[in-house]
Amino acid sequence: MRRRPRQADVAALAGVSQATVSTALGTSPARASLSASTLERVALAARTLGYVPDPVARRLAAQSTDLLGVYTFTDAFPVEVRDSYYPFLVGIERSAARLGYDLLLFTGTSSSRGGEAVQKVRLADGCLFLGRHVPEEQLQQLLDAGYPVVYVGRRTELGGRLSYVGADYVAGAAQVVDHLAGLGHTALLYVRGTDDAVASADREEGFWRAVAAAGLRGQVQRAYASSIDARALQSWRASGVTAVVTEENDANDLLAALLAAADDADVAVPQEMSLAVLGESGGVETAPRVTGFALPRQQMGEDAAALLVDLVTGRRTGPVQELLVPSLLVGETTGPPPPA
Amino acid sequence: MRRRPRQADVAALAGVSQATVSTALGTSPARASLSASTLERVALAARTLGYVPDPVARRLAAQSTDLLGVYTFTDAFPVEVRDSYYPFLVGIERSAARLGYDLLLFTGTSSSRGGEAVQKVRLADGCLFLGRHVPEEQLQQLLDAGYPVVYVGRRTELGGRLSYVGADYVAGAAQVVDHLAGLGHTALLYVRGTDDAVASADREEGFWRAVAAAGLRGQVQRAYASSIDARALQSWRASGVTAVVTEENDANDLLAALLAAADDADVAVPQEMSLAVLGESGGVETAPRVTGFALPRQQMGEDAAALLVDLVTGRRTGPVQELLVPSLLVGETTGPPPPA
DNA sequence: CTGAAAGCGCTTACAG
DNA sequence: CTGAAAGCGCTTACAG
Repeated sequence: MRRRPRQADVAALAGVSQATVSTALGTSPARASLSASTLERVALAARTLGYVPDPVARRLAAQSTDLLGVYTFTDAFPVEVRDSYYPFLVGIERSAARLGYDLLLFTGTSSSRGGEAVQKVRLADGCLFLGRHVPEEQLQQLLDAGYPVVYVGRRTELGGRLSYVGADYVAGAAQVVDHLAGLGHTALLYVRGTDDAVASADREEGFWRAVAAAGLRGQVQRAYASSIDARALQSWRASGVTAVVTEENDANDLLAALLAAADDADVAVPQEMSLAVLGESGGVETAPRVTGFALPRQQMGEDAAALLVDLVTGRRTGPVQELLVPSLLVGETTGPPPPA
Repeated sequence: MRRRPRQADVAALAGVSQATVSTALGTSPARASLSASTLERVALAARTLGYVPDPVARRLAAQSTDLLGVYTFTDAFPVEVRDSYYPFLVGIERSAARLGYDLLLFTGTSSSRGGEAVQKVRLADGCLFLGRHVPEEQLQQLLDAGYPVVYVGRRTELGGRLSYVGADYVAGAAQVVDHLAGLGHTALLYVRGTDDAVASADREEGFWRAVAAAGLRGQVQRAYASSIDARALQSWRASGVTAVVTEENDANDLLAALLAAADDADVAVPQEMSLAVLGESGGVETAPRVTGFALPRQQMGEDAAALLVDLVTGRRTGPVQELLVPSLLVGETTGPPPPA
């Protein structure tokens, strides 16, 4: 088992010092001042020996590994939610590869010593965070140390010091409302869930803003998730409501309940009543593709990785916060309102 | 921006030397000989300062990062083949997390300087390789250096020096044949593609072995992909063939051609003719689920990662080569032969 | 029981 | 134009 060659070996063969090998093979400005013949001899020696720099030593000495960390607080490849995580990873990997970085994947699960394992991300030049739980303390520590961090998803923790690339739920919600208004709906009903996440509040805000912008304020009602059943749907309809909008939640049970209620009440969707969700209809087994909006997940991943690289190289300085606009998904559950 | 604490800082606070901090915080046998009070003081000081060991320095000094490399020769998250790669990654991640390792993901694409980038995997304690192209030279170099490497998929390159966890295509093919024989088929036809990959040869070998074991040798024919059309199918049928077996290939065009030919020839599958594939029917848009076998991808990933860890820790020494048995997928394209 | 010292393989001022 | 030296933050014999 041959020991792998190091700079000292190359130096010996080329007849120069180890430091000269480092400069000759590196990219520092000092390289320019080396003579052409030295450069050549070093290059030849390196090739002959099959020299490849040790990335670990390089990182220790120069603080750079060309590695981007990706930290997920669950499995990085959760079978259940693969379809929602995967596109982020695809985007992240694209950007990273394009920019010459490799990915260092951390999964919260491998951490034996609790939160401290998060600090292992320092092996990479910077780190992307993905997922629900933000371990504030650990993140704080990274930020304090000036370590570049970007969250994929909007985060309001840490007093705005955190960089992120998130989705503009406000804009997404507005698109759905505008779509309905464009179809001629004026009497909408908003069914709110019980989730108090940032995203949830954002969706509702976007909804009301768009309602106001469309001049529909007076005609839009609001109901709670708990009230959804066939009777409720009938009464909403009787009161003139022509479209119901709900928010996406974890299992999309709100949406499922709404679809079931319509079915129970024999209300034809979308002929008698339009239905839309502020988000995606994933998880609901029903046949119809529900109108909503989709997060630009892959793009979010790409942007987040690109931003992280900018932070790492100092091209930009944090915190940078970016929101991407979701795209409207027109499904089979929305149509013009029934003739009055 | 506070500098992160290092052992020297902890040492100063605890009133001991830096080396003592290292032993106290580490797991070396020397730790046992430190006094309880020293251990305590160091632990306290470390906690107070929020000390976390620098993984890079640790790796350089001790040759260990608790990181497993994963090298794919394409994007790690190829959108096109996501369903075939993903399960491997899921399995790899599972094992790694369970064993206390994190994943270092390399994508051939990020390598600027050609093959040399492969050497960057050394940042990790060992590396898994995934995908078609084996850059023999680079792999050779890693092996020569005694660097632990495991391939996911059977590889015959490098004179058997390469450890791998592969799929037992021979056993998979045999399962399909046994299934058909069990249904009562005796006159089979094997349609071979033009692919010369190891896996392809293995499939055919398994096929013929199972045929021999079932005592069907004399009644089984062999045809080439190029001959597939409605006429051929008719003539095979006329000659008594009751089941056609083909191999899985990249786009599964062999299988697609076969299905199309049956359709053209108005041959009912499986009533008049059974159809099976030595592998999976992915990629073919047709409705019927085709009988075949599935690779235990996730398990392969898990085993490969576990093997790599064994190699890394020295619990096992390479090369270790392991084949996992695929599972039979009974689809809608096989049934009993038509009554003679 | 603990400390001083060397070394892992690099990078980067600084001399000359 | 090139070399000697220090240092990145650790681990690990080896003294004492």
